[in-house]
Amino acid sequence: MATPRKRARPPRADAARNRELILAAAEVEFTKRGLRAAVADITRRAGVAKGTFFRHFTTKDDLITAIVEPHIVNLASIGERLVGAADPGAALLEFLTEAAAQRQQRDISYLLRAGVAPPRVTELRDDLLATISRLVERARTSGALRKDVTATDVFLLMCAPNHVVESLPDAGPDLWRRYLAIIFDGLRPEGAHHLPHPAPTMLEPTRLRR
Amino acid sequence: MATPRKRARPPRADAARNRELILAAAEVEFTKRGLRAAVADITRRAGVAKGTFFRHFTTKDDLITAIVEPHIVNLASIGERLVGAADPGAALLEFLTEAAAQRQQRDISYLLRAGVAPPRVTELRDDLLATISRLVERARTSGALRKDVTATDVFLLMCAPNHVVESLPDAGPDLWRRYLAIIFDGLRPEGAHHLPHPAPTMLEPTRLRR
Amino acid sequence: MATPRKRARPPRADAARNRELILAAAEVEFTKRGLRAAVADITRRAGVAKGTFFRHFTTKDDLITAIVEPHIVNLASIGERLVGAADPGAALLEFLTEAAAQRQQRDISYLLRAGVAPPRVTELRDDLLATISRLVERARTSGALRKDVTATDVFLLMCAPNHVVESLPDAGPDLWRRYLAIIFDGLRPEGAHHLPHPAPTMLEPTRLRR
Amino acid sequence: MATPRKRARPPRADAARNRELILAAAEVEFTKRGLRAAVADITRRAGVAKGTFFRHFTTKDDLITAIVEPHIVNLASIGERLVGAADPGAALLEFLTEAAAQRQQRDISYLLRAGVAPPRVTELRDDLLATISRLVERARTSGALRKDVTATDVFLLMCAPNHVVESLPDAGPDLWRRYLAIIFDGLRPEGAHHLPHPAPTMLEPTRLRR
DNA sequence: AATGAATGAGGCTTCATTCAT
DNA sequence: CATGAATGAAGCCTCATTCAT
Repeated sequence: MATPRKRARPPRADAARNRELILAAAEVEFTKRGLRAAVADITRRAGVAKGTFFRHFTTKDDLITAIVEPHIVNLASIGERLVGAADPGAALLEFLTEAAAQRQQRDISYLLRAGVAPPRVTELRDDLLATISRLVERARTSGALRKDVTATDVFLLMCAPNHVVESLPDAGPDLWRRYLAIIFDGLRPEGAHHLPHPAPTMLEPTRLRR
Repeated sequence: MATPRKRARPPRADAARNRELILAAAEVEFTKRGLRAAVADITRRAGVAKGTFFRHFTTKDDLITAIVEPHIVNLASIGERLVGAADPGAALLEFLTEAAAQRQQRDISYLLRAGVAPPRVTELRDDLLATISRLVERARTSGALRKDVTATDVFLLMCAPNHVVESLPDAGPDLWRRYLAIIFDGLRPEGAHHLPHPAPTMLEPTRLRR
Repeated sequence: MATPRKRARPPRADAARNRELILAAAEVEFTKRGLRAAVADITRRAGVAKGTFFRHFTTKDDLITAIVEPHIVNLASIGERLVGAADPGAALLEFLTEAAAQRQQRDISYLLRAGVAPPRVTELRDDLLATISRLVERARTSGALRKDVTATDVFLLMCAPNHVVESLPDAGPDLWRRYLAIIFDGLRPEGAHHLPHPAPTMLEPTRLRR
Repeated sequence: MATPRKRARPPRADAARNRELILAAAEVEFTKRGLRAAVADITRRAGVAKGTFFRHFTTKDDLITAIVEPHIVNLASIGERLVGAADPGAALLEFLTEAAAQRQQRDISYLLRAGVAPPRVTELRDDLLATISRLVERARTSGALRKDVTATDVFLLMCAPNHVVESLPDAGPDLWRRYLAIIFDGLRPEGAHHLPHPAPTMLEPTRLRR
């Protein structure tokens, strides 16, 4: 690593800058056209050449991962902080609100594609799941969450509010809050009815076992 | 030559058969790759030539409509029947269960794409929405549904259980029932909290005005 | 359905009728879309199946030949009659007028494609050329036609008025008469200037030599 | 502009070269098959990939425009120069000679398709028509042109010599001169007969009103 | 003999990715 | 390293022609 003495120049500076330009442009394009936005459009918006794009990202999927990563990390750290909150039920709701607010801009659904995700994303997903697990545990214990839902349930439901709203092209930017509220009411103990199917387990990473 | 007496004569039996082969293949491919599955893959799976596809469907969108239409019609008629059921709350739940069970096989989300759908689909959507409206009305009146949700809410939430589950490639075929139960609990009056955003209105067709 | 006795019926009758239906439909479609009108459109208009089309015509080119043939024959016979007319100059003009009037409806240019035409068309072309040759001969002798133009010249110029007009999508149906008049004036002896290139000879059929 | 020192580096030398290869190949193919020559054939002849074609031309129509444009522009400027010539009649003939000489290589008939042409071509056509208008005006005034023909007439007759010759696959490269001479004789005042149809007006652009 | 379904070779265009400059 | 031209595999769709019924 390090390339210690190339010369006096800071050769990394504008390389790093290009990377940021591409990421920013990509978010705009992905928001406009979805994940099928063309690489050419992204580079045009970023003001770099296509070759530069592939120097930084190898693959379009790579870019997507790179975009998603900081948001996952950020979300995990928010979750981490909320684990210590005074009101565990409010903490879980706030976490889900943050998650949905973020996804409203970036399509994180990619992250959930359990089987096909690249390793880095799987790793991030596991981390996030671990955090959710602790939030859920506390909420359940405190009586704010029905007893029969698991961290995986919450993880899977996390993006549902956004998806519901995506069907509507002219939806206001905050409509997802309405559906998050409804779904969250469904997670509360009050008025909970029996669940007809056991919780899925296939996302549990080994590390969670411990 | 002479066709040594094959049998009675299938006048267009094989045309109808090809149509079914294509529809079946399309459902498989759409399930695997989403609506962006290639026509060529569909025809290959169906064992017909590409030209045959376009003899039957004019357009790829046409195929999607053809796949979706009978399900919507069926769903609407199920809803229509349930409007007369003794228990309005149970009727609504059953309706949503049917809807999700169907969508588990065909990607009906296409139907919800409000603005861009072909006219026939818009028409079907409006019919369905009208039916849901009546189910919701009765459920609300009977006290089985919270007061602050509308037919459009229910319509939009209709496919959420499936979508939640889609993220999981190895999900059991009935896992969606779990999330429908949770979401439906969120629609009940018990434990309902205030909704932070007004219901969307952009789907209301004139005909609903009655 | 009837068909009581399979016998004495005239089986050729509706076959011939179908042929005419196809020819009529083809002329309409060719007039509307040019020679690239689709066979499917022609058969639809004719009210016959595509298979029937190919029973009658083998090939789309075949149809075109079949359409062109009677017009050429007709034109040749008109020319033949005009050979005996009192005023050879007027006769030639009338011939060209007939030719253009016909071509206004059918694209006879196909006929002129010297090298690639099917044998039947070549034969027809030769006949027509022979007739034109006699018309030209008389007109030249009578002083109504400049000395330096040949039958081949007249043959080649024959469709020019139509072509000129084809560029104009909204041209009136008789505009070609204007350009025929101009071109014919160019063929008159009055004010004729020297021609910078010898007349082409490649169309002369052996039979003309005699 | 600038580029003062040509020097080393061919910055896009080969891109420009490919563009020329494609244009040259297109002219060959268009000459052979007409405007319906396939893009694939053009690229194969040019020795480039299909993608390269669309990098340079966006659309097949674009290519056609690109082929036609310089010739139209060139023709217009030749016409413009000839407006100042001493002998207006000779000037008009020379203009038509240039036009036909050019069209012998590129299929300019595309240009004439009045209604359907892309805007750029319509614009070019209008310019050209304006120039022709002035040539015609002067020729008419000087007595070299019959009184009853308009600029639109000349414009429409412009390509007739080529078309006449196109029917003959083995025509010598200069045969068109023969038919231009004949047609031009038809445009002279000597021996002019009455024209049976008024001149078309649909091409007159507003700008000609001047 | 008629029917119309099936065929499959193309046609135009897009786009992720590679590579010469 | 950046650049942007080149690549070529798909993608959707059309249409003359063949073939089973």
